[in-house]
Amino acid sequence: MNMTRPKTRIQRKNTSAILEAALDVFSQHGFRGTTLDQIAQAAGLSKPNLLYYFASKEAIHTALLTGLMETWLAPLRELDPEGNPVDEIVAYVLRKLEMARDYPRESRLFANEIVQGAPNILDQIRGPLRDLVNDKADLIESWILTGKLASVDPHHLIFSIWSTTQHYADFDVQIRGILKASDDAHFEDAAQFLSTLYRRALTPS
Amino acid sequence: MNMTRPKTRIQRKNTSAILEAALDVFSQHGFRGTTLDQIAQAAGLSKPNLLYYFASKEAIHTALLTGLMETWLAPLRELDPEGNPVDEIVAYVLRKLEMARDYPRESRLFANEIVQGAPNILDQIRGPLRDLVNDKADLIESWILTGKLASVDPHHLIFSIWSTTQHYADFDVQIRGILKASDDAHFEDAAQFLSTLYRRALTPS
DNA sequence: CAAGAGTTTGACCAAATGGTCAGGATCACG
DNA sequence: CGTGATCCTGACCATTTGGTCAAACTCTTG
Repeated sequence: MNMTRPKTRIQRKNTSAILEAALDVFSQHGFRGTTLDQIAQAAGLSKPNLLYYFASKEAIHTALLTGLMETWLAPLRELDPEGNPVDEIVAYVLRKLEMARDYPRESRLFANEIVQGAPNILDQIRGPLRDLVNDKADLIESWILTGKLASVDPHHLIFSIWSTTQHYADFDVQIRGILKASDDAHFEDAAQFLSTLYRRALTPS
Repeated sequence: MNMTRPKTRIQRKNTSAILEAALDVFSQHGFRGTTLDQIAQAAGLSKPNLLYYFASKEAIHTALLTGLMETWLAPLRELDPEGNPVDEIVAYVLRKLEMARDYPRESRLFANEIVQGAPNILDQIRGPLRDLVNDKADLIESWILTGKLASVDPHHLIFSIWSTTQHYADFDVQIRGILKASDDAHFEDAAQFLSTLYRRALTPS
């Protein structure tokens, strides 16, 4: 059965309901910790009906991950060679932070996958992701060489941006536990802090 | 059966073999992704024998987590009120980075637990961890007020240090995939980068 | 070395879980 | 409105897995 492009109205509705439900459950319990019954219930379908739309549990997981990859890379892709370097990078940081706030499930799904060795997306990491990062690292390097940015290792700069921002999604429980935060207000403080951090470190002296 | 303090020689040997094996497997596959058989095989014991030493799979997991918590907090505890503020914080960053390099399994076990909502250590987060962080945040705040440190949000500073350093353990696969790194040489670059980042951002102008 | 404490295991069990399938219900469309 | 395609489900299956237990083995110690 060809599942790449849902054809009928019902197919569209159900596949998206399944993926939505699966994102919820997978991001909370990981791949092995998730059961088909959980997904089925969350999607409001029967288990055999799930398997009518997706060949297997793994197929659902894979569909989510591949769909996610592009979304995840997009903000980095927007780094503009023409813009003001420091502003561009700070804007990237804030974009990433917004994603952590608005799409925490996606971030955690990704984190779960990577922490456990990225068995399903290692190719994409070593391929498209690596290429994009190297490309942007070159851009950052050129900004440094023309004196528009303080000197830092571009790759590790990117890693630090990923980690600091995604941390607010992936370690959400820990952060809320420490701040006693029940809403998203602390994201404002985080934005403030990260802007300051990177602006100070990257503005050429 | 009282398992808090192994009594016999054999008990000491086997419980530590089990915990060592379990750390390996749990950190790689998460709680649900790990089977008792895997742990048993890695420890060189039979499955019933595992359960002679630990009441259940969860008991092994809990033993690991509680044992880990203290180790994880130790570096933060060492922040010295008497030292030079910027140096103290940079030293803390480097200590944390070394831990990510030398104890990646512990870091991933922790990450797995937190990402999935910290079902087993939420109390410790909201208790001892929270207290320690607040204590050190106060210290940092006092450094800022006396002009020895540039002004930043102390809590988010700590979060950023956790995330940037642990990232090298938790997202190891991704980092290696991008850097094409097969050894630990990139930890040197990371140390360099992070020292620079925090030194620039925290040194009072 | 006797004997009890401590250790180990093969065989077994119940529950959970991913997946199958035949047949029935429903929908789209000529 | 009829009919073929699409959609849905109850019942079922095989496997995996956490955990039990009685019996056997081994170690320690008086």
